[in-house]
Amino acid sequence: MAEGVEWALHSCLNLSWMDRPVPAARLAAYFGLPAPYLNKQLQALAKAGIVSSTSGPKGGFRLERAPRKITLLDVVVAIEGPEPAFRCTEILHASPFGDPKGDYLAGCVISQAMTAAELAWRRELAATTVGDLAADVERKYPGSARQSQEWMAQARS
Amino acid sequence: MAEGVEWALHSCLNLSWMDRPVPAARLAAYFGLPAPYLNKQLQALAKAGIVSSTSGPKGGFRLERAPRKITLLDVVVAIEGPEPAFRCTEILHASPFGDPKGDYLAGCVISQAMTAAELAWRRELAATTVGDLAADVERKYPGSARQSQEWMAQARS
DNA sequence: GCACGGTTACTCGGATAGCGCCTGTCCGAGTCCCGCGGG
DNA sequence: CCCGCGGGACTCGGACAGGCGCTATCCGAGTAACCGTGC
Repeated sequence: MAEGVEWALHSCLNLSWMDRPVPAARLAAYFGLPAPYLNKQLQALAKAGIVSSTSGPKGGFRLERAPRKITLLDVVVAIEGPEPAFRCTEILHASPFGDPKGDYLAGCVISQAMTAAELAWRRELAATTVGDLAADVERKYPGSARQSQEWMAQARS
Repeated sequence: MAEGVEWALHSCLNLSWMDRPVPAARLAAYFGLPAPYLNKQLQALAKAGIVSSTSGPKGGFRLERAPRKITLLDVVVAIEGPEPAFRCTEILHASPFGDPKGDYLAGCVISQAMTAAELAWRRELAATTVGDLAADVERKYPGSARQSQEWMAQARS
């Protein structure tokens, strides 16, 4: 899976306890990541309607929806694309008894089984929201959210 | 996901109703795939102990275990490798409040959530066996198994 | 004191190289079958 | 007729290029804040 997914998730989590826009460069500095590339990932999130961008001074990225309304699946799909990881190429079309017109996405038992597994994965991701993660962090590491918030808010060193 | 996974699964399914070795070239001809590359995938299955290989005339590949003892997860792991798709790079080590010695694979809530989702996926794959797929095929398309078996057994055209 | 316009600096946004993995291909080592010759 | 042996062909197995997507980078367009000026 693309590594950018991890960056996007961490970015969303940190944005969830910020009430004003944060520049991509600030987030990148926090994680020690290359700023231009993180910017690229955030653009993908913006296109998906997960974050909104503001140009100019005091600008940056900000969550578009409430953290509880952003599922992990939303973020993954925004970065990785909507297509499933396992894509049935319907190779049975070329088999001796294969019907070139046959619908092997629905009929092929292998396609069905792999799709079912991937559906379980997506269901799990859709059941967790960025808000849930934020609550977990606050419960496990009390005060760390405020600490990060203040670091994000302070002027660049 | 690698396309070779689909080929490996179809190969295992067809091998499940064969009682003698089938050459890689024969399987490749059945699906209209490049033979040398399918051979490469079958080698990976052989290293994983899913199929056994026999050299020389009348040789080929044969299932090493009973179809009911081969899960879809076994095949996927044999081709894709054992590492999970989402790998936590522990970028929190570089954060201002990050502990370089901290164990962020176990502590990071993002890593936990993604691992949980992937576990659901693997559980689903581990619950289905090649034998189950063969039974489904025989129930949905009666006689097709015997048809393929005879095609595999007949001499090359 | 207030409003306004120009300047400035800061931000996003898209277009551009580099690299690694999967796809696709090839030829050599090993092995089993088959036919022949001898006993 | 039976046994042993050599040739041959077939199979796997690993080593070798090509293409695509992710990673990483850069610079330009746009915009909001700021400051100075004029009223």
